[in-house]
Amino acid sequence: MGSKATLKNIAGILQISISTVSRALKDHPDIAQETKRKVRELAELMDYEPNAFAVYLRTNESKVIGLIVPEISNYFYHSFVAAVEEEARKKGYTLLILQSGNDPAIEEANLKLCKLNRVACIFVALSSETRDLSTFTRINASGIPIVFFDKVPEDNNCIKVCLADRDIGRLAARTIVAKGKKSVLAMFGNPNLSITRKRKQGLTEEVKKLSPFVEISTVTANNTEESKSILMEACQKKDKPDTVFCMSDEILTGVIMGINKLGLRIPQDIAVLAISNGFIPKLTNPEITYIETSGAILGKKAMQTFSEIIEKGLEKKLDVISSKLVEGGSI
Amino acid sequence: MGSKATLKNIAGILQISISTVSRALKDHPDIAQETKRKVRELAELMDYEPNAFAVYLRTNESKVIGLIVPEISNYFYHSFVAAVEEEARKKGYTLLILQSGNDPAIEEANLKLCKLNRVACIFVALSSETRDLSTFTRINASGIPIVFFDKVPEDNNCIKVCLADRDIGRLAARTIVAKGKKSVLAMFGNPNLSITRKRKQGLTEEVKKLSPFVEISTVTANNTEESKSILMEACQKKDKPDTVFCMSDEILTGVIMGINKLGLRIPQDIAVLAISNGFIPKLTNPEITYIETSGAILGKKAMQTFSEIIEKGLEKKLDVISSKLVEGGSI
DNA sequence: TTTAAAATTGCAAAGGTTTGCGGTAATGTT
DNA sequence: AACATTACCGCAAACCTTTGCAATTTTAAA
Repeated sequence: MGSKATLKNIAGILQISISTVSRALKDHPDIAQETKRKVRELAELMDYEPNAFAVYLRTNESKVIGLIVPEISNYFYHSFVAAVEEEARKKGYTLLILQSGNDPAIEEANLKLCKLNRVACIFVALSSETRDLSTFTRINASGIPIVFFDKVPEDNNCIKVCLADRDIGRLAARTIVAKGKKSVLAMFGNPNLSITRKRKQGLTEEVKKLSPFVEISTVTANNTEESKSILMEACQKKDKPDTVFCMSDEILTGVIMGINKLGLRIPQDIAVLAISNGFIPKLTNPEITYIETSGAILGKKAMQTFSEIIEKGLEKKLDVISSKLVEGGSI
Repeated sequence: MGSKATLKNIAGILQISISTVSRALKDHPDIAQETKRKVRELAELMDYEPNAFAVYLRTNESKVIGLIVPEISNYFYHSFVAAVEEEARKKGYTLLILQSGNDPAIEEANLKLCKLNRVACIFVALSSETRDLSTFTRINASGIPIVFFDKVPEDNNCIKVCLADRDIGRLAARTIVAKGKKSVLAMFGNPNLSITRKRKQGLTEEVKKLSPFVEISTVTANNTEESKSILMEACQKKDKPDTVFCMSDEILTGVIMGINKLGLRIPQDIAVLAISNGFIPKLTNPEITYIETSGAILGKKAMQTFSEIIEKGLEKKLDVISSKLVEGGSI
């Protein structure tokens, strides 16, 4: 039973040295064609696969990319993951997908796991509760590059790939004003995320700039449930808003539920505008008008950035992706 | 700069042997308290983490569980993954999440990756296109246990954790008959999956048994787009169905889109009944009535099975989870 | 027929950890 | 004082691969 498929065993059977076998399998020019042939044949026969751990140990780098997101079920992150996955596979990398569930403790544990696995790089969309970035800087200092995407830190001394969040906010503002809306309930996610601040700022400032008559009240909704109840409450008051703006799919989901519950019609009773990846908006009648944030494009960009890190060793960078409006009929 | 945090360096600084350091950190009884204290303190200071690859290489088993699904964005699989993830974390395992995208070639590459990473176990929901299971049996023979879930092979000589698919079909039938429906458009996914066959069989047989007056026509919809167009076509004929049954969230999504497009009302114009994990059904008005398939419960069961494999070394088993009806108002 | 160059191959160390076994020193027992 | 325990600790091999360098054989050149 000493016939596990290892270099040693192949060498033993062929009565040649381990190094020769190793080189033969790598098509090293030093090795004779005849020898290579024999080695390859036997390796094939024995179903040989190099022991990844031994390779990693020796070379001290694993062909793994860590990926930490709050939730993969989120359609946006899923399309990001799918894009990264495809590019990664092409380059021979594996993805270690980890979810933080917006819990900083789990996020930290996941980071540790990445370090433990000597990943070549970590892609991170921050948990909304994360305040302390010291673990990230420590990991980074230990030599593992980190690419932040979507939910990125404010600090500019790192590598970020993100959406043009302020522009997205402005585009939303222009849409609202152009449609002649007067009172907007604008729902945002966790306020300590920079994407929240930027989207909010872009929206409110642009509205103010464009028209003094549009009233806009911003609220924070931390999850789908909250969004639903906030919307329902707001729509049952006598000065109910004519438009609701949702900065994410999570919020949009709650809003749709609330609107359904109250039996309101879109857009007659209430108009809806969202920032979304486009899946949820297609489920209503009429479809929701949204500003598209493509996870797929962001993912490609992230992998491209990774390549640059490997090749040129860059240490800070800011990549920004622009977005466009997709009309649905909800506003 | 020779101060990487390794056993060797700790040993060097403390002037003791590597084995003593190793044992001290593992709280081995052979080591004196005083020594343990010193070692632990220095290890802490140096931020020591054992090199995972060295450990894996030595022990020849990684604390990783492979997980192959067609698509994680699918709400059902996502809740499965979330459940497994939680249990796995508790036991100190990491998840290697891989998507096949229903492509057998990618599925096979993913399997290989699992083998390469010497995973402790593989959880698999088969791609709908997979016919040839030989790679699975080969991997299994090489000592890696495989737990199939949800989309499982027909063969009973393996470990499976799945839903009571035939019963689910029957429950759907009873619901349809009880609501007095007469003509049903029943939409199913890929016919070469056992879950498709069983659900279909359960539904049609039970309907036949319960009532001779219910007409049921079954069709195959391979994706959301197809579902949408099939539904629209069917509903524009003159003998349009009074009820549509959807065997999955994917199909349900397309059906909702189609219904919206045609401006039909649920349930007056058409009643809807689905098999779902519960997310999509909550987005319509009224909510969709569905038979719940809990990914979370299935995930827990799968991890439990994994424990039994490790402890008792079982080699075949069939676990079945039952489901219940959740009333929404769509039928 | 030497000598030089080219073509092959092997040796051995390194990467970090685990672990069986043997060794030393301290303590306890008659 | 002689012996047996007990408490600690270290040696060295093993896990498998990669790779610089040395060693060997073959071929070419002079």
